[in-house]
Amino acid sequence: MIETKLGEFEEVILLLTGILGEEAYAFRIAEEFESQTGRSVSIGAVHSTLTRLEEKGFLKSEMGKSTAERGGRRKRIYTITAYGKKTLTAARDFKQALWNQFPGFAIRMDGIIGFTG
Amino acid sequence: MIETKLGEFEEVILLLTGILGEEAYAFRIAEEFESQTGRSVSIGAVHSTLTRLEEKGFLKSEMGKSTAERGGRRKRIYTITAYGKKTLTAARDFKQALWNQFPGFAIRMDGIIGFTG
DNA sequence: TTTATTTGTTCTACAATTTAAAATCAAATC
DNA sequence: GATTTGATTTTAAATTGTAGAACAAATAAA
Repeated sequence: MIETKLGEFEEVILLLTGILGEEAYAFRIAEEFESQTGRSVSIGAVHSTLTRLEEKGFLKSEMGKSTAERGGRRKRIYTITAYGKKTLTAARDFKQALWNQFPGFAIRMDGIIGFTG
Repeated sequence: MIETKLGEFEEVILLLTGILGEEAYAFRIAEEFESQTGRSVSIGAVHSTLTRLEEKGFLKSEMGKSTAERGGRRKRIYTITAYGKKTLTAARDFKQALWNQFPGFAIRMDGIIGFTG
């Protein structure tokens, strides 16, 4: 948190955008969301979230060139901004700090975290 | 995510409840939220979130005994359920898995995570 | 050259979560 | 009894999250 204002779904979409790199356009992100979470998501949900994330300055976007592939419309490619990365990192670190205070839970040095209660 | 349905604020409140143990009642949670995040929060926000979290089965609550201290009303003490812990852990692990796929970010073995890009 | 199909984005509307603020409550002390 | 302190509850509003339909453009097929 701290200066962060990032919802749960927003955080995941932002992360997915970073992961997908050049491939980060709404349709692809929605697919990736479904494959990673096993949950279905509507394309509209992803689009409106991307738009909000861009308005907040966490992402920027530009239209890609039309490819020679079957389907036609040009893709809007999203890129995570430095501010977006910073926000994402802050959110993660804040939660990690909380976990470290949770009795019965602890970070193990091999990077695997588990419940020990 | 996976089977999780936990908002950003909800997740933090749940974590704080686990951290506070016997001291986990709305007023105290709100104080802790402010001291840990540096952000102010309204007590109503915390209350409605706790109620929702209880409805979802992540928390349970009971009224504590009135203490001999100055201020009067009895506290409602919240306790995290096994299901709540499981959900919290799943949310954390899911995000960790995403971070591990984010090029330029990596978990370091000393438990400190940082941007390496 | 139409028409269908595929791959996408945009727009519109609604539901759920998050947030603030005010009202109420109860016990202890003055 | 009135006031102070520590707390919960209630009410309303803004922000996020979600679904679905409409629209767009390019290629394939008729």
